[in-house]
Amino acid sequence: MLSSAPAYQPHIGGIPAPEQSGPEIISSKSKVEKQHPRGKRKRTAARDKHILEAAYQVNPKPDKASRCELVESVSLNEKEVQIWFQNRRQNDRRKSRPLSPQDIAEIRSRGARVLLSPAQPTNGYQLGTDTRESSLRNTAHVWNQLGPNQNIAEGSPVLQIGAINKQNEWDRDTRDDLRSQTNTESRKPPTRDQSQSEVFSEAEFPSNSTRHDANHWDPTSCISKLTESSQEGSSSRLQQRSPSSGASRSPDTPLPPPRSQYECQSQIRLSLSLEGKAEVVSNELSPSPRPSPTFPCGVSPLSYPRPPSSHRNQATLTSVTLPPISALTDCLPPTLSRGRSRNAQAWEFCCDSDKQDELTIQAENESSGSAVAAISLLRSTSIGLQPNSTKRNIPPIQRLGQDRKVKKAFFGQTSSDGLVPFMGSRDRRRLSPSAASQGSKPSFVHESTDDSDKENRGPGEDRNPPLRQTPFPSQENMPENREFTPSLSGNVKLPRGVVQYRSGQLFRRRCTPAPSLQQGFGNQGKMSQDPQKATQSVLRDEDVKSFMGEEMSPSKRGDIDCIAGLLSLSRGNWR
DNA sequence: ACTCTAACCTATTCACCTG
DNA sequence: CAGGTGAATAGGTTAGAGT
Repeated sequence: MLSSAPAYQPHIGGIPAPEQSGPEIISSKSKVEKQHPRGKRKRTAARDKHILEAAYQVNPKPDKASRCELVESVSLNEKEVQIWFQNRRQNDRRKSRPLSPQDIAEIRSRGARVLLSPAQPTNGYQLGTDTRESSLRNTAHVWNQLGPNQNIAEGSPVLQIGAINKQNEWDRDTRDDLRSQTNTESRKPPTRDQSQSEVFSEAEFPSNSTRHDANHWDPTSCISKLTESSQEGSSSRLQQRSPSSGASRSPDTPLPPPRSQYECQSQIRLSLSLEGKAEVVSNELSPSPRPSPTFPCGVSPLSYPRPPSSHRNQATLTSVTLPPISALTDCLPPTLSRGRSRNAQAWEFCCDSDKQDELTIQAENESSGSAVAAISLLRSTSIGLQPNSTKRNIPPIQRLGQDRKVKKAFFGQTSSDGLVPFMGSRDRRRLSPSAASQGSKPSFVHESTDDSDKENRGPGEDRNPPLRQTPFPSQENMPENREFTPSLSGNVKLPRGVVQYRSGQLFRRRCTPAPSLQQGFGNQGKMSQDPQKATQSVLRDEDVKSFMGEEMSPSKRGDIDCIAGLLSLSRGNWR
């Protein structure tokens, strides 16, 4: 039963006519019947949408067979199904984009004011830990969704964002269905259990599938809602929900003043864990047998039971071998161990020399352009970052930076920082004409393999890493070199000689310009200025040079020239 | 090596819907 | 009526198959 409905045929919402009763539908129908030059556009029926959505969660890129199966069950033809998936993926990507600088600035300027309003001294949800729009949306929906008697994930502080998304989708999608139903059947959303039963596993549910009214989201209103909801008694609920949320503290007990404008000293806060889940987190000490490191910033160590490891992005995890997250976060202060704190103070501790571990040293090497790090990166990319053969159309070199973006990007400024200018259409629309005419710089995103890169940014590192202007000064204290993550190197398999050929520059491009290899270190970041480490790095580079040999094999020279050309192109040197 | 096709992407348009 | 959403289009790239 292949209902190959030709495009632009009368197909109002895909809902059969008999079901379309009710005044709203009639009026809507009359509106729809205005003739479009190319015909009428049909809306996908809610039922079909559900089916497609379910299929999308299972497989965002169905092959032909899968599409044909879907065609059997929905009132769309294969082409339409294909288009639907295409748009759906685009929608996902669009909504998973990180915040624009304007958004961030707005959050900081307006949101912080709301949070720190003296009228709400105890409601200091530390939204600053969430750097993604979606996370804020999700956390906002958490509170909007919670009824007065609903606890967060009964017995668990972890909320399944997927469940929330499903719930919201239900709310929106059923509007169409409900409109077509004149009966007064109670419009009750699925129960918590029902919605949770629909929760897809983290592996199946893309982290960026936050569809609900994304563009309606307003940071300030979100925050306002949060504070409102807490004012309406949710604080007691919160204490009830969070076992370690300081239930013993009297609500009247004054809280110590916040350490900074962006860090409220609240008992609890909302956060997005590194696993990508919204959590209610206590800022107070919780009894934990795990030894916690001491933090020079005076940040209270927070030990919190982590949910079972689940991956936000399979694509990344299947290709990149990283140490367990806990290995990276255990030594972090609580403001960093979960979520993506923008609190620069919290990051300062990472710069303390005595807190440097192997990872730090590795990061130093990478940031300083050390050949050791370069080789390490290349080895990791050639072994651990094998291209996913199931993904077509994304050759390794493109996955490195999605060069298509580069080509279409705004080249008013060459990416001397290794930043690839990228401005989506909506971003361009956001730019005021004056800003655009003044050559306002486009949004810069670091080239990334996929969205997961954005997830792995450090705090304060939103859509746009701090270039010259930093929204707040303390960010200048942050180690900018943390950009040098292996994931950024993509899946490029370079000839061995490239390491020598492009030593340093290959990776330094992502950093501030021109820290020469002779100096041994980048010119930024406290940890790079340690002369002892500089000496070590130079010595290592010498070792590498001797290991690699000074002579380049003639057979490799062509490859290297090719790579050099590609690198040059990737930096915007098109001539 | 070349062509063709399918699949995918990004950007864009525009009908429709909603507040 | 402005703005958001989503269906659809346009133009581009790539992989793979066929010649």
